Amino acid sequence: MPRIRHERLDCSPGCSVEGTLRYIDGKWKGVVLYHLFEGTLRFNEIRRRIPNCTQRMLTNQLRELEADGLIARKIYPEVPPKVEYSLTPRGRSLGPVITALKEWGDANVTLAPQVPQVAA
Amino acid sequence: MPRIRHERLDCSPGCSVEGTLRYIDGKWKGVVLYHLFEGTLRFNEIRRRIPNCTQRMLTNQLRELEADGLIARKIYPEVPPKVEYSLTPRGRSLGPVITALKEWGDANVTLAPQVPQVAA
DNA sequence: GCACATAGTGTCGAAAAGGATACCGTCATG
DNA sequence: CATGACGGTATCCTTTTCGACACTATGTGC
Repeated sequence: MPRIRHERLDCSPGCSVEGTLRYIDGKWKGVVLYHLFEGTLRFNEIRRRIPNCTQRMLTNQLRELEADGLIARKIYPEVPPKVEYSLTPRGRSLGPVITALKEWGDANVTLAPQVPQVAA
Repeated sequence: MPRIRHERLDCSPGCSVEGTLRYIDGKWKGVVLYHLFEGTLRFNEIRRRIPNCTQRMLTNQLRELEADGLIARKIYPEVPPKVEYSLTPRGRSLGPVITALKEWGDANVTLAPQVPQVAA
C-alpha cells in the first residue's frame, strides 16, 4: 500500500496535486505505468524492462496499482502461469501526467545525476 | 533528502519519469510548489496554507526543493526574521507537471477519498 | 535427476521518512 | 514581566519502505 500522503484532501487547494501523487508514488509505479502505455505486458516482460526492481517489489507495485484501479490483471489458467497486465481506462487517463513527467525528466534530469550518491 | 529513487537513470527508458518524480517526492513538495506558483511566499504564509505540515517538515521540504534548484530562498536580515520563497526558472518549468497532476487529481480523486483509511 | 521458466509469496532487517515536542534569539505588544 | 510572531533547530521515536534471500508449484528440455 502506498504511503497515505494525506488522509483528507481538503487541507489545501493544492491537495489534489498530492492526491494524484499518491497514486504514482512508489518507487517503480511511474516506470511501470510508463511501460504499460506501450501495451499489455506479462509479468516477466515488465520485470525485464525494469531490471533493478526486485520481483517482490514489482509484485507489490502491481498489486497497488491494481487496487487503485489503474491497471488490470488477467490470469490465464495455463500450466506455465501466464498473467497479463494492462492499463484500465482510469490508468490510461494518467497519460498527460506521465507524459509531463517524462518530458520534464528528459529535459531537466541530466543523465549523469547530481544525486548525492549516498556518499557512504 | 528525498528518497533516492534511482541512482542511475539509464535503467529503463521510463526512468526519466522516475527522475522527475524524485524531485516532487516528499510528502509536501507538490503542494508547496503548487502554492509557490501563486507567487513569492514567506515561510509562515506557506505554513498557513498547509496546516497539516509540521514546521520541521516544511523546513525540510523547502530545503530539499532549494537544494534541487527548484525554489529560491531570500533572507532579509531584519529584526523579525523575514524569509521569502519563490520558484526559480527551473522550478517554474515544472508548471506543466504540476498542472497535469492537479487536473488529474481534480477529475479523478474524489473529495471523499476511497483511501483505505488505515483500517486500524 | 537437474535446471530452467512461469508468477509469484514469506520472512527478515536496514534505512529512510515523517511526526511530536521542546527549544533558540529578537523584537513588539500588553 | 509574559506573550506572541518570526523562522527556524535539535532530539527522539514510530512508521513505512525497500532490498536480500529463500521458497512454492507445475511443466518442459537435457
